[in-house]
Amino acid sequence: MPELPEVEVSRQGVAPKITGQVISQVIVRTPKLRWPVPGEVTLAQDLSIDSVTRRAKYIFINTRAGSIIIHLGMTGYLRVFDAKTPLKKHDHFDIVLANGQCLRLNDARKFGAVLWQGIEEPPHVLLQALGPEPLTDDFTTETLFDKSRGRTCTVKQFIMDNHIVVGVGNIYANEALFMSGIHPLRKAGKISKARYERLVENIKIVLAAAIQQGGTTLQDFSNVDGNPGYFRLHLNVYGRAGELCLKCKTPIKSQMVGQRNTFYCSVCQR
DNA sequence: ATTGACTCCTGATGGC
DNA sequence: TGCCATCAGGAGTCAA
Repeated sequence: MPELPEVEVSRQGVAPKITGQVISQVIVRTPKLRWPVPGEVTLAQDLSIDSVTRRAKYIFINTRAGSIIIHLGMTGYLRVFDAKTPLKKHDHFDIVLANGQCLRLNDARKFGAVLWQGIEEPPHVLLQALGPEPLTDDFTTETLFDKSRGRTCTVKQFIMDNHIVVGVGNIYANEALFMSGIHPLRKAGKISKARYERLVENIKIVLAAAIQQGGTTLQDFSNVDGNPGYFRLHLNVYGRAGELCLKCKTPIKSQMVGQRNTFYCSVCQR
């Protein structure tokens, strides 16, 4: 469940349940997810959780000694359970709390990750080259436009590149481009500043709206069915190949771009 | 420095 | 019902 809104909603759902609690045990049930799970994660044992934060699609469980970093990949999700809750298939990792609850990571495809960031260490190598957060003032038309000059890749691949801006996944890249009237196959370097201005605005709008919606569908992470589904979000193009554009009634097209399915309206998007 | 193809892994779905 | 192919919300790595 992994676009930035879903990660942020996960963070918001989990944070109040675990912040301030003491970690009694860290259980690594699956030693290798996307990368090997470092043994240092046990350094968080017997420490309290100071906060739960997010950078890009990484969730940070922060303690005095350092942070356990969790990435949900394509299929990962977090839940807070009573620590005695029976395990399900693909339950890979637990942070057991002294209050009898536990934070549990489930990830069928194992594209997710559990990492460790020691308090004195330089930022994790995977975090060093990340672009700005899309929902902050660091993400501006100016930086996006400047970085785009000379780029020959498609605008869709450009905004999905984590070096350019983080957290724009396949669904919301498609949606933001539709909202902006920009054809996803257009070359990033050939788009005007005025159009990038709209794009930046719409990326912020669609991500913020999705977080808002996720927040209403996913209030209780200890529910069995706390599904943060995209189904609540109103999608204009994603997954609608062959269906009619909601604006102009032209059939929505789909096509693979950089190994990702891409949806657009050939009339509304130029 | 950029680009595009490939890779990790499991599950759901659809065609025959 | 079974078998096979195809496709998934991510993103690092490699070769060119």
